[in-house]
Amino acid sequence: MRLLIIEDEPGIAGFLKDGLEEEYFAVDVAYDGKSGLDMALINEYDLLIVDWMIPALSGIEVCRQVRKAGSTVPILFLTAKDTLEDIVFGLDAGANDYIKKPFEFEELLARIRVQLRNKNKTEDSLSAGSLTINPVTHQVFCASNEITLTPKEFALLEYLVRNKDRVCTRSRIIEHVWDIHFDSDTSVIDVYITFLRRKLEAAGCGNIIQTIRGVGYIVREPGMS
Amino acid sequence: MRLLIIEDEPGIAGFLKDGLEEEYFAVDVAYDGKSGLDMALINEYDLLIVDWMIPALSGIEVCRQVRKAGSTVPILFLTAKDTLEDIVFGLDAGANDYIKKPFEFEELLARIRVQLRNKNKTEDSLSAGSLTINPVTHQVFCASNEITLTPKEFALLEYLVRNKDRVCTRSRIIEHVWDIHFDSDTSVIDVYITFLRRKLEAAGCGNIIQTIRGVGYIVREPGMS
DNA sequence: TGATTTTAAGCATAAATTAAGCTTTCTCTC
DNA sequence: GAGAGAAAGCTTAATTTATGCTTAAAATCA
Repeated sequence: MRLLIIEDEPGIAGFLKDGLEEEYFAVDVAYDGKSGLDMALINEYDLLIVDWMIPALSGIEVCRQVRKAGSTVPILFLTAKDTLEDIVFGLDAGANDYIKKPFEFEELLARIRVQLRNKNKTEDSLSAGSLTINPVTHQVFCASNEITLTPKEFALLEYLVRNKDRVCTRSRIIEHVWDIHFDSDTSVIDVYITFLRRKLEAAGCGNIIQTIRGVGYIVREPGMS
Repeated sequence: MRLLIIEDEPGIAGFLKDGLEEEYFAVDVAYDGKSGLDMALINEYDLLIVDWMIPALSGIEVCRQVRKAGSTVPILFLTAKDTLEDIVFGLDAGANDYIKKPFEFEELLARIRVQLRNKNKTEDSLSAGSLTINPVTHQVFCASNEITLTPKEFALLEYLVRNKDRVCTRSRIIEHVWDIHFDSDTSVIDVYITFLRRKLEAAGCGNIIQTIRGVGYIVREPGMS
């Protein structure tokens, strides 16, 4: 499950990101409405968490634009206001639910689950060929063989499979899996690709991760053009 | 798509260049405002990425000069400042968008895409006759046969097909695909044309690349005059 | 402490480039 | 219009360079 948080206060954004990642969500953060909108339109998220009061473009405007673009992605509003009018206003703009600040993390989680309930049924697990990944239970199978992965290994494989049939560039991998935004000369990715390939090979899923030299890696669904 | 980065910090410039090249942009770098302005005025870029604080000529001044010269190329500012005043100042000078340092590469990419959105007509896949190129998955097909190309081979073929039914001169090819801007007597192009023709022939797409003696090469859409 | 993550180095191989010889095409002369 | 010579392009092999893979050791985390 991939979430986008649009929130300008770094403290809250970080707290949410950490907490949600512990729950095995893949979390991106945008710190203003403008970049948030761009990200929401370009990437496919399963849910947006949008603060009402953000710079560059208000949350409500982000919401309107997203709907205008034809997206039905669930949107959850964070708001300090709690007058009925404001809430109605937000929901009219296309939001699915709201939560008042300050809120309990548990409550947010519950509301997220409600929104994702429908999706969860169909998208409970990710797969590519005989490989199956269950982000909820944190398990990986090659056919019926369970593969034990470390957290980083899991994150990398999940990212690759989530983006299957698309090239994952080194920069994107380093950003999404390692959260590194500037270091360009590290070889961690290579090392983890080796780890993954070794474990996958041992379980019978060899050759699933292909190298695109000079660019990155790709996991292809067999039988796709 | 051809970009110019004007940025004096070699680390950031290198990181940007590498990352953007992975996304299949052709990237030039200038390390100060003066040479950046010269390059921007001499060559045709699809977008400029300009740091605010650079030696020789400030980013804002570069921006003004470019506009003064009548160019409408989209300009994206990198700035460490984020006060409303500075941003307004930059946008007034003719910039199209800005991004605060430190920024996420993904966000930069999103903003670049927004600026190029208009230019990008049908960006998903390119074709000429039975040849199909998918820049996203880095795949090339001749009908249903997949052709495996190296990065340079891919870049060259992409450039030729993107400019199909137009003659691509040797100097333009060497500029766009190899990033060489001075006259040189290299025969790399010939060699790579040979490589491409051999692979295309083997896959059943023979004769797609035609030679225009004394000028360059052309890929023609069959059935076009 | 043991597991996990990261760094660093050497190695292997793929890709890029150069250089040379060969072929084709064009031009000029007779 | 035939032939010589020049120029442009093609092809191949050799060389150089870059990239990715692997391993081991160091650092970090829990």
